[in-house]
Amino acid sequence: MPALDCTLETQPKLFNCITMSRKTFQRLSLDVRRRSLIEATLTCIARDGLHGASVRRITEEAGVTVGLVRHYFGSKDDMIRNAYAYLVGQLTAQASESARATEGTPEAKLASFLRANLTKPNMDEKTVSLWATFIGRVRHDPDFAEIHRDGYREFLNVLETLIEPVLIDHGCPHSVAICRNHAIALNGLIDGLWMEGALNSGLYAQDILPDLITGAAERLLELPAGALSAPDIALQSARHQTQPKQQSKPS
Amino acid sequence: MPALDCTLETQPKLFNCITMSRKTFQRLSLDVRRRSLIEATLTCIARDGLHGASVRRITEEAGVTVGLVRHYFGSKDDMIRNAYAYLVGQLTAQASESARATEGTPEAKLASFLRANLTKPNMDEKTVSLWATFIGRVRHDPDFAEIHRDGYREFLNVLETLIEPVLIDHGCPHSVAICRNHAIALNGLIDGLWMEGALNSGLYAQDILPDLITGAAERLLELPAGALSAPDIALQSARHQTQPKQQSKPS
DNA sequence: CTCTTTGATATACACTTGTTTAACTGAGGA
DNA sequence: TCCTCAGTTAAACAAGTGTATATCAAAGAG
Repeated sequence: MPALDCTLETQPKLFNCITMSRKTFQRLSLDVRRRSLIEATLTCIARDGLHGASVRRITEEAGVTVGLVRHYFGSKDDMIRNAYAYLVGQLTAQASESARATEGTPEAKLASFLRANLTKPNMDEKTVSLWATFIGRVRHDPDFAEIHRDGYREFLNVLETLIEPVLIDHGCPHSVAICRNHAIALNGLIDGLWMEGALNSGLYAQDILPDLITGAAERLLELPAGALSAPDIALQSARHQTQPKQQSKPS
Repeated sequence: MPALDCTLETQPKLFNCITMSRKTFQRLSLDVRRRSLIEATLTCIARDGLHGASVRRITEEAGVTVGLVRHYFGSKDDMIRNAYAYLVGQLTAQASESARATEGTPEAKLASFLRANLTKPNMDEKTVSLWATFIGRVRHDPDFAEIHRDGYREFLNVLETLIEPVLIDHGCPHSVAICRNHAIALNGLIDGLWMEGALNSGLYAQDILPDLITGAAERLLELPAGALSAPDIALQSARHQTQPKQQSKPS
């Protein structure tokens, strides 16, 4: 019986004014507040799932009261949409950055990009969990679909940009169509391994994945063995065109 | 204002007894009812998302009243868990079946399996949407995690079984470890393409995927070109061991 | 310093949720 | 035929949901 609560609720304001003080607060800029609410949203969805991430829990996580949701976003759904866009942006930015930050040959850049996607912090159970939760809404919400499409396109573009110079380096065909198909396949490989790897069902050790994907990418792109897994060594022979189409077998 | 509802609710039973008749119903067997509730659950989650699939909507979809949830399952969560297990079971069964049903060479079987995963009915937006929604809960619920792990293991096993004879046929190394790694990579490729393909962001036509994955799988397994995409032609040359390590380039 | 603005709070509201309980009824056995 | 039992309904329940509104106070402008 909620009798206790009811007696309080009969005179809530009076009680509050006399015995309690209103919560102190800071007036923050629009960007800061929006971001803190968005990050609290992601935290709650990752922790409690979509159904457990109520407005009250999210605002409590952000250290504010429920009214601010309406103030900074039109509604809870709008806030969640913004959180999804924020997550996708972070994901693609991190991946792109890991490739851009790597100095060296195109092979090294591509290898770095692939490995980055299958190691922390990119390959993270919480992130994958969040991502899957949102993917489940893409079908029902056009805004979600657009966010997904933009993120996917960006990812494909980055991959194409990384793949093409590698193909050129090894004297492989590198038409736009070929690069695109390679990007689609490689993206599928990344996505699948990223997801199953992060969920970590315990069927294999997660740390085999970086080597596994560089090896798989070599074969997918028909590069000589070691072109990505040991770029320094393999590149020299490739550059000299001694055995540009050499193929090896796993031992 | 819910005034109308309130006036009715002051004497609901009396009103019901005098003017309305109780809903007619059938007494069905345990299996039939459970299955119908499970399928209604999947339908509702696919249609309304996880947050929109309430007990009332699900039971209405199944044509029964809310009380039956407690009768056939302990709770709504328990019903959803059963629905997830049902979905995973269907998915793996369909995939295995498509491989088993194909008569012919190991290459044809593998190719059929790969293509089946990237065409209807396996590659379906509704199914992928459901799958992603559930994956988002794997992290929070040990039962979900177990269901996921079992499904994943089953899928890997099927893949290994399909891959090994193909490798043998082409004189490739086929140790257990090699088959396993190939299965992991190929599973990642399937998962990623299946998901992004079904979500169909419109960046490419979905019908390029079956050919794309057979080509990619040939290169991943280092088979001669056409071994999977045109198994009848390629197999003969492979069987005669004329060019077991031949490598081709995309035109 | 005072005034004004508006970010922020606290509360109210209407509604939905998952679960529980009591009443009813269809179908098979004696 | 009647009786019993379990499958099923219908109603009630407490808790929680997202949103709206009235109030308050922090910080900058004059």
